[in-house]
Amino acid sequence: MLSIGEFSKICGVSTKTLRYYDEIGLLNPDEIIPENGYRYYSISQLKKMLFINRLKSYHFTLEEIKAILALEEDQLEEKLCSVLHRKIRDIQEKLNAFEYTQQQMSNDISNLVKGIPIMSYLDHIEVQLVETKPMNILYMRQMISGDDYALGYGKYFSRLYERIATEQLTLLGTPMTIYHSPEYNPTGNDIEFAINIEEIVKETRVLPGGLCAKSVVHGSYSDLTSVYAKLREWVENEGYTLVNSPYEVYVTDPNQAIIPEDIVTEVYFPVKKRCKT
Amino acid sequence: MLSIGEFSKICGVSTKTLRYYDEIGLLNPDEIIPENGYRYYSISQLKKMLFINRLKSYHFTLEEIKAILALEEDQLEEKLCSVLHRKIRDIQEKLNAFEYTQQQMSNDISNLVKGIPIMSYLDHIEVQLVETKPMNILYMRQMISGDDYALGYGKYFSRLYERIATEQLTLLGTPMTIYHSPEYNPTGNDIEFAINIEEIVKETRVLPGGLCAKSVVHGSYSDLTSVYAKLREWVENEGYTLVNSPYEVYVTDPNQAIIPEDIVTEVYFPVKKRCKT
DNA sequence: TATCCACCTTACCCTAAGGGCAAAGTCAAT
DNA sequence: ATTGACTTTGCCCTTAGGGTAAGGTGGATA
Repeated sequence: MLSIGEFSKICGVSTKTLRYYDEIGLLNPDEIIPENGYRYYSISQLKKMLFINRLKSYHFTLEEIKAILALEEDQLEEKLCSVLHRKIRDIQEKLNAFEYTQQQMSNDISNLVKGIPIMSYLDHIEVQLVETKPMNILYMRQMISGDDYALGYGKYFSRLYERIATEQLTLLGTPMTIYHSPEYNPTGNDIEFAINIEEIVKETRVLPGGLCAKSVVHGSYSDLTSVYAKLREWVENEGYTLVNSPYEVYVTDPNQAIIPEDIVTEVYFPVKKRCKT
Repeated sequence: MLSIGEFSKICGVSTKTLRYYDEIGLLNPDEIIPENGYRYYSISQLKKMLFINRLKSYHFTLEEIKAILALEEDQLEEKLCSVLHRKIRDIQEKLNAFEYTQQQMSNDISNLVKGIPIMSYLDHIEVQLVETKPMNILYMRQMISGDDYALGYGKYFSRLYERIATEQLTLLGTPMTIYHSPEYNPTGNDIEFAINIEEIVKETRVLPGGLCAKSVVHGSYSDLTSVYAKLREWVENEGYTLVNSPYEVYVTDPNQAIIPEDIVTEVYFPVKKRCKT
């Protein structure tokens, strides 16, 4: 039997960590002397500890590791494979996000050396007041958690397009999303995916027309929040008030765009003039 | 002037966050009414808030963002460029680390489907008792912080090789590192980079010979901690005790190895038989 | 003018994975 | 018996806020 200090030195893990793992039930000592509370580890626990370290290096949380360690011997291999595969995918997503971030930063740098301040694009966002006509839309409304926008968009729009194809409906416009959540909520947003069609069938409704503040965005979606801010600022400044959920129209198919600047998105804020008080 | 709720809606940031930013001095409201403590923001603060969000998306900490915002106008461009470049490098390192992790996981998966348990390599680590001869080594001893091992190795060994070349010293072995820190310390380790040479010059010393527990590792460095654990376990089990700092000898040049399995590293633990008590 | 509801304030506790420190108890060797 | 190394528990700290409660305000309405 090894004292906590000896075991700590052997497996290269601090005693603090070992006590913490004992506390959360991740790795309990083989024996605890009741009279003084001393923890004693057996050498056979070394392998488990090293396995924990390996899973930690794979960015599993301690909770996940605990679940993995609790697996039965006979299903361990299968489950382990699936959980590793999933984690590889998670990491791939992070890789993609990081690469995208790097691109954005490089872009900012090249602007900076040209003397263009990073946030100057804000001054070039133009807002116009337009009158929209009512539209008949085929829709799906869903709560979408903050992270999987991209997935959601592909999924729901492809479903809508599928219905249009199978039911031979008449397409009148490009896809759009309507944001029903009053504010952005990281845990989930109430989003309606819609496409303007001619026929009135099940699950269509009329998107009312009316006065709208509108901005046209050329470029990647990452600047969209700024456009929303600009629009809300404009609405506030010009004495209007939001009367309905904002929506976006994807004029170009993002999958078709080669460079981000080719993507065109219109953002609409249905407004009315605020009564003076 | 906008109340905190209005400003929150316009820039899409929760009021909680705005209060927090006020508290840490990242973004203070333009005005605070003394009698009721209400915070009021001006619309011109929107740009600053959106800039903060952009920097956050670039993985700057709030402390770093605060420092960036405190920069003077005239040096902002230059500093901002350099800090962005550094952050891109940081992210690149994370990317590399993630990719390496993915490889490791894929490797584990392919082992698993072959029916080889992940940690089974532990059972194949062999420990032998050897007698080493004293070596005359040219050394550099440094505190190395946990993360930049790879950098440190390249840097210090190339300096040593440079000295050997310029002073025409006689190389007798491959590079080695001696770990003087009694335990692994994430904040920094006392590491000696050394190369066995013939001549006795300034900054050489004798690495004493003697009894050593030794393991030979074929493969990537990520399994080295396990080898250390195995060696410490062996030392403990066989009734020996560590009498000096462990060291590694890099038999192959890691830059020359095409596949990780080609890398050969020897790990030595100078030991002596423990007196029975 | 009274009321109501939406909005604002501070204050306290919570997150993941431990690190740092202090006070007190324990072990083994001298 | 003493000493120094080791161990225990307990408390506070870290990031970037989220959640909730209790209480104070503001503007619109009856």
